[in-house]
Amino acid sequence: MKYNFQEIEPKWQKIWEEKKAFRAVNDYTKPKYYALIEFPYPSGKGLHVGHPRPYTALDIVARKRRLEGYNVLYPMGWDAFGLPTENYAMQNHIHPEIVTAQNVAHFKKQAQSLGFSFDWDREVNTTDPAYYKWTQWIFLQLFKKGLAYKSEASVNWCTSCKVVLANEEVVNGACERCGGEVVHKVKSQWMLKITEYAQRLIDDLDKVDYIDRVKTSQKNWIGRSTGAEVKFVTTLGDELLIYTTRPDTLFGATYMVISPEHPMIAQKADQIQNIEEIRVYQEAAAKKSDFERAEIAKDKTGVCIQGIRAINPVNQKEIPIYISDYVLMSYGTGAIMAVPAHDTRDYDFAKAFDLPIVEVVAGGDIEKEAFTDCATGTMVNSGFLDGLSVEEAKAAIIQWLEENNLGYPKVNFKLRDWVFSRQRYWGEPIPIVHCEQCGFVPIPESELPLRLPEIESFEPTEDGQSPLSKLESFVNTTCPHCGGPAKRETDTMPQWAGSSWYFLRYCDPDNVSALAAKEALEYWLPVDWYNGGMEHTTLHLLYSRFWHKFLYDIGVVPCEEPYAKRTSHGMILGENGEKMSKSRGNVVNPDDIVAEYGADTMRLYEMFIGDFEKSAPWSQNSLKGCKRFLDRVWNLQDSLIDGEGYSPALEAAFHRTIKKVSEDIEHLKFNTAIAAMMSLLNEIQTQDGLTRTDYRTLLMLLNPFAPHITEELYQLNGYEGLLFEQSWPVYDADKCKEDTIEVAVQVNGKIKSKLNLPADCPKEEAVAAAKADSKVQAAIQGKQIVKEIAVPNKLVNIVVK
RNA sequence: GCGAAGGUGGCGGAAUGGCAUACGCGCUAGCUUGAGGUGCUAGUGACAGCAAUGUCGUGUGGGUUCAAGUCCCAUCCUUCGCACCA
Repeated sequence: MKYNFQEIEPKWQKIWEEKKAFRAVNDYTKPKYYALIEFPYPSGKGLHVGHPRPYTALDIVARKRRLEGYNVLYPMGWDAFGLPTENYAMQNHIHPEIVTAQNVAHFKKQAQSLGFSFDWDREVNTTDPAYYKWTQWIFLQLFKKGLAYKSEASVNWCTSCKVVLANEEVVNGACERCGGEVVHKVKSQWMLKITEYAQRLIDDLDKVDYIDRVKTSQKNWIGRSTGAEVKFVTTLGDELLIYTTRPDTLFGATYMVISPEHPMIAQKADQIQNIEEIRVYQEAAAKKSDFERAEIAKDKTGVCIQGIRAINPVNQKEIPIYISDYVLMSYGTGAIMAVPAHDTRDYDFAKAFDLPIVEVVAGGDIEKEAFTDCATGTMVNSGFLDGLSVEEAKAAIIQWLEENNLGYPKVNFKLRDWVFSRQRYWGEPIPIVHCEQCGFVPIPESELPLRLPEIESFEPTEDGQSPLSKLESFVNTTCPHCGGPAKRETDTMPQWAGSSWYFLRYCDPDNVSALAAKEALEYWLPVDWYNGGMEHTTLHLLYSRFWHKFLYDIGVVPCEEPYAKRTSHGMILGENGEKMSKSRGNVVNPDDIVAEYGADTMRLYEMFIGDFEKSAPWSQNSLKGCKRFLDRVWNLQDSLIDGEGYSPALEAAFHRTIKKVSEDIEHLKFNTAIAAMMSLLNEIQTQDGLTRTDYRTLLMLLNPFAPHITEELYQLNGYEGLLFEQSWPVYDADKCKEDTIEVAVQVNGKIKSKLNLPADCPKEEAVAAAKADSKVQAAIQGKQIVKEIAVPNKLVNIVVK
């Protein structure tokens, strides 16, 4: 009988569904395991071959855990709000809700054809009002705690589409859709105070098991730096506060720079002699796009403020003040002291404007470049700091600043507050009304969900307002506080909102009175293993940790961190090694692979393709190799030997493979786990036959990887019950060893011979056996033995002179 | 510029400091088959050699070690992320 995956795969998918084989049960006395993959955005393009890679990986973990006796939650859902759907809806004059339903149906069918053991009874969809009711509820809690506020913020504005763009839609300074020029525009936006959690988001990384590169990039993104704020005084007698990470170099400050947006300019306009020149520069800086600023990052520009100078508090010297766009208003105080000798940007600026460069840390060559090293170097030209190291000088100057009330230590973060508004239709409405009398007022929780109203056109307005602003029946309402006339907020939430808490909803997806029942959250949380793409490390992963910490603070969730373990997969590239894309013509459709080779081959190949954490190019030939392996496993049933028990010749090999596969699955080494099973099969085929017991073990090991074929073979060969209800095989460490082991013999580190020695042969015997070998004797003849090294079960090395 | 990951056969990739190239693909030869985008067997890092065997070999240059793909120092290149964060 031939391996007919086209019949087998739908057959078992149906059985699993009917038997609710993978349902997570609410029996809170059992040991639990919560495995999570990032729920997809159901785009119109359908599933990409990249999607099944993480899904299969955690499916393997989930299936293994079930066989190990855990109550496993492995859920799936849809992150369905978002721009592509809205754009598609606009172009085709179809409601996004309908598009979403179609896409979800398509994605679900594709995912099911791959045999993932998702608990489909817990499916969630962020666009479902019963779901986004709770997204809005969380927003209201943030608002009530002062963590959501409205503020002016700079947004990307396409001058040709007249629409606000997300950062992702801006490609090289141009609109992704029309290619038009994108400029900054200041608009009033809802913001979330993620910065309030910056320190905890760094500190608590110590409490979780994330792969290092995820922790590192989160830390870099949050960008904590320690330094000091120092009070300078201007010649007008006003205080000008700066932030520096190098207070030790205060004696080397030869000028100051403030951001073009710094408020001092407007406040002191009357005293600035060249105010016109300053204003021209301000306007030019405002017009520059991010792209332009980055392009000309190296060429420093600026204008010296005439009429106001600053006094260096440490030596009372008067120094000039410049405005320059290399100082950002959004970081620190928007003003810096410039120490050209020890900062590369200040150095470039000083060279361009011919400003003095004073060395205060000896150790470099400031004729050539700024000396920025903090680890070496000694303070010079710095009064009472002279002779100290940089670190000592930092401590000494901060103490001095504090004693004289001229400054204090300060921590800053690169992380900015989260711009939470989108002027779009297809997102969660923000549940706030604006009342002339009462200001921003949250709508009562009893009115949630605030549903997205039906509208005619999804186009934003001419001036970039949300399409919802055109619907008067939605906009005009009454103030929940005073009862007077009020207007609803017409912005919607970003796509990141719904995905910041979806893993909580899986715990109790149908709850109508809370985002999830407390007992359910207490049982299932934290997520034991969360796998997702590196591209979500700094946005989604950080946002969801922030929300989770907030929910912890208000007593909604039982733990401080949502995810106990985080891993990340590499991308699957096209056969030519480039990223898969329609324009490159290298896209592989998973449906074609399932149809031609079967889901099991597809799953096996995606796990065998290479190191799970690295990107790897698709190869149709390697895929065929995986199909060949499954064919051989299938054909093996013809050579089964009657009777039970293990075949002695294969016993060690089986125990070793159980160990290897079990351990590799835990460490993301799916590729070597499969290689181990292939090796085992090769070894089996050197024997005359295989016992039924051994075949069963092989099927069990392969089951998480290739669930359909193994379930079929299990049934076909008369084993008891259904495979998914059995137990994961265990190995005996003592039985993993062979009786005799091949040991390499080296002379002076070069292989001369190989010997078969008994396992755990003592050093003396191994060396003696090596010396008795004729090839070794030839190599050491007439030479003096200096050293003898024996590594048990590995090698012997004889060092001669 | 900063940060992260990575450079190993013809290709994808293996290797707690201990036999480099496991496993798979591809290729070569033979067998099987009416046929083959089938199956099986053997071979397959480079160079020299009829052969046994020898020499070289993990981006490059040094170092530590009995022993280095692996550890240390320097350097080059590739990919990705951030981008004037004081």
